[in-house]
Amino acid sequence: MRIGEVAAKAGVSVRALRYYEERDLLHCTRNLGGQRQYTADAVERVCLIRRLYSAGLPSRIVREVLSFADAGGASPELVGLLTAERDRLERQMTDLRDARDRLHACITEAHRDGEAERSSGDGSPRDGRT
Amino acid sequence: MRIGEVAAKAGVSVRALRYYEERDLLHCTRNLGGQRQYTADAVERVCLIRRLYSAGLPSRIVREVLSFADAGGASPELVGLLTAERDRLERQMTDLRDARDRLHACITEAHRDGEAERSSGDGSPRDGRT
DNA sequence: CTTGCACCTGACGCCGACGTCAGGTTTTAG
DNA sequence: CTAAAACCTGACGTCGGCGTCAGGTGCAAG
Repeated sequence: MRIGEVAAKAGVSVRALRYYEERDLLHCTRNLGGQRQYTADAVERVCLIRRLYSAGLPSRIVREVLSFADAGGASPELVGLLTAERDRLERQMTDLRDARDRLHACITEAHRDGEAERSSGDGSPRDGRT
Repeated sequence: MRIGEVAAKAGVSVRALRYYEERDLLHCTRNLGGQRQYTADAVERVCLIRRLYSAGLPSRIVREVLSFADAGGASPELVGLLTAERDRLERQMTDLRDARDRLHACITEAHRDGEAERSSGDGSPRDGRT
């Protein structure tokens, strides 16, 4: 296939594919006219690349993951890499939940205070666990 | 407090604090010499900012979150915002888990193939839920 | 008073993941 | 055969979150 088709099938831009090649994440052959030729696997590979990026992995990790995968490399390092990244994401989620909870608390508190203005009285701020 | 102290207490760089101010996330007064003066709350606020950033929120979201919080605004929009972002992170984690599982499968497969060369035969790949 | 650190503003640098424009070639449809 | 589409290679632009350098000021101590 040519680049446009791959792009369409994988749902990414042509530019992105060239970029992946530049970054050494995706390879191809060339025809006589110098145009890129991809095998069907390319689509899947691009999808994997996208998933990795989308998971927030930096490109060097993506490259490592792919090269390990290419080598068929049964490497504990790879597992370590992925695990570390997953842990990072889990921390992110924790932070986000935390922030949300704080804000949620803020909100409900403000809301209740607004109510309190007309009925008076108050309790200590109650935590709003979601 | 002056900027250096806030930076130290919050564990961020002075530059970052000035940047947050530039982005309208953090405010302060000035003394006669033109130096920034922060209240103790600033430290906490900076920590919140950091958590939000660390959760991967783009700065406009951070700004919105903070402004809602400042307004004491009990806004469903805010909850929506946070929820959306949390969902995004959850998708990221799903992607990452997915990628990891794929790679894990690759690895165990390659590993098993390696083993198979000498002993042959094996069970189906077992999933490594973490 | 002088030293010296903390602080100030302004501005350029950087990395990542492409978008986009320019200017030329190849392939394809009619 | 020709026009249009798809492709090619540079190369510069962008945005976010600061780092860092330059050149000048404020503040406390000896």
